[in-house]
Amino acid sequence: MAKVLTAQADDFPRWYQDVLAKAELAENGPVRGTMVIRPYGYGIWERMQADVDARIKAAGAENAYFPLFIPESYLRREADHVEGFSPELAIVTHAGGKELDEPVVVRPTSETVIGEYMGKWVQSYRDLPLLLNSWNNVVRWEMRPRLFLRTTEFLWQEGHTAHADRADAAAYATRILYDVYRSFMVDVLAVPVIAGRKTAAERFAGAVNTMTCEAMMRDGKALQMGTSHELGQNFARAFDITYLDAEGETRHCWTTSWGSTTRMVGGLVMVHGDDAGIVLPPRLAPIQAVVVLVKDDADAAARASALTDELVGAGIRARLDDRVVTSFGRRVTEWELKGVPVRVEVGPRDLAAGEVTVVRRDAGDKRQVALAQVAAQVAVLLDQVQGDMLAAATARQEAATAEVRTLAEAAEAALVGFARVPWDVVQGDGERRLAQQGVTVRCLLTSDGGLPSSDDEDDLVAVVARAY
RNA sequence: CGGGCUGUGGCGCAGUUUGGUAGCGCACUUGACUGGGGGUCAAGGGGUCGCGGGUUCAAGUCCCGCCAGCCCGACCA
Repeated sequence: MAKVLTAQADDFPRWYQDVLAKAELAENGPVRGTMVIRPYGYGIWERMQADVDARIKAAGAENAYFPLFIPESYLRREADHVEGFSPELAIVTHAGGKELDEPVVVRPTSETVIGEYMGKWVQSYRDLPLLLNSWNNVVRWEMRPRLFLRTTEFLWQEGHTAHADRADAAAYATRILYDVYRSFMVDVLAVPVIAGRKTAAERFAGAVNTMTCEAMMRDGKALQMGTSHELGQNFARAFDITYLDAEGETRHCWTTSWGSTTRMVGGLVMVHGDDAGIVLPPRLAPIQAVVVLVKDDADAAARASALTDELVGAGIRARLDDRVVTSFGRRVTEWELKGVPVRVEVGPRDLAAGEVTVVRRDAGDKRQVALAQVAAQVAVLLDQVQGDMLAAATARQEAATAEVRTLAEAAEAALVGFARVPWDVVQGDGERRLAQQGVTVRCLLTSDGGLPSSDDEDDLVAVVARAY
């Protein structure tokens, strides 16, 4: 087989760049840090969007839309928030041919503008909880952009909710973390994630608690795939989000915010990809099975076309590739690069035996399947691939996770993967000392893997790693 | 903002040391033969060598200035 890509192990970031370009997912835009997503890449994001959106709606939130431009003064109302985001803001000072009286900020996130409107919309405890979501783009002028993982402008959903009390807000933020993000990542993306609590140093600007889903990439580095924040009453106070309770008392709401982004596309590629390109889990794949017509042959062409229809009829997202003007090898390589989970090869040789060749993208193994059984077998195979991909990614993550007792051991282990170390050992000075070696605390967990309700609980485990 | 490096067809690069008619691979176009893993052969199209100035008979190459981008660190969904 011809070498299409740089070997992963040699230079993972380079491999990643190559894969995105060759699979026609995305490339750099004209302004530093911006990204152009090609049609095929959009198919992946589009499916992510649809699935995540359905889960958000199942959690009761509704979609709304808020403006791209935010008055600069809004950001200043929450001190931690503005301090956290100032360095990366894009600010419009001129418009309509003149200098603006008040500069407007291109949203880096929408807590402030949504908070302003929540304040208007919430009057009574009967208005609560107010559960909103928005699909939009945001801009953060990052120092080192990387396609999908950190782009100047990115697409995401940001959810914003207001609740009557702390317990309800906390429960909802946790529900989103588990039932929307973790379940989507594990069940659909086949990406094992660690759902935990961020340390104070890693918290979202303005939050009282940030929770995260962390995944391990093929090179052992961590990627934050989604976050859910309890904002306490910080934004409620800054934007006057108050309500009258049943006793007629005015109270401040407790708000949350949570987001997941196009970064998930990059994470997916970095978790499952191999030297032949992207590997997509069947539940996500825009094309689950591609029927490849091997050569220009009238009988084979008719069979391949009929087979594609049959697969589609069986509920499989199937596509026919009958571009015989392009060589077989080239087309096969192309579908592998794009990560299509199952490939069905139809040629005269197969048909002479009443069979087709079915190939798995993840494992690469080929099998002959009788024509009459193709649709049923492919359906079974897709389920198997989904399960095997999660199992394989989980095994890789576990193999690259070390249980350690000291800071030095943690830093050492983080060179190749994750380290689980007692939080007692890190707490205080340790976090800063690890940071000097490029290692961060990704999240805190209780000893049984649950979510800590504070950083001060006993027996917490810190998961530390290098991160993207 | 610190430390390293690079700007040459669409992409990736060689050529610069020692000045002498701009090259290679990939991609693209056309044709033929092919066709079960990026096939072969042939013929083509495409570049003011990052920008500005200077030296010289002659500058991609030497000199001066400027600009842009990349990698490593701080930042980060």
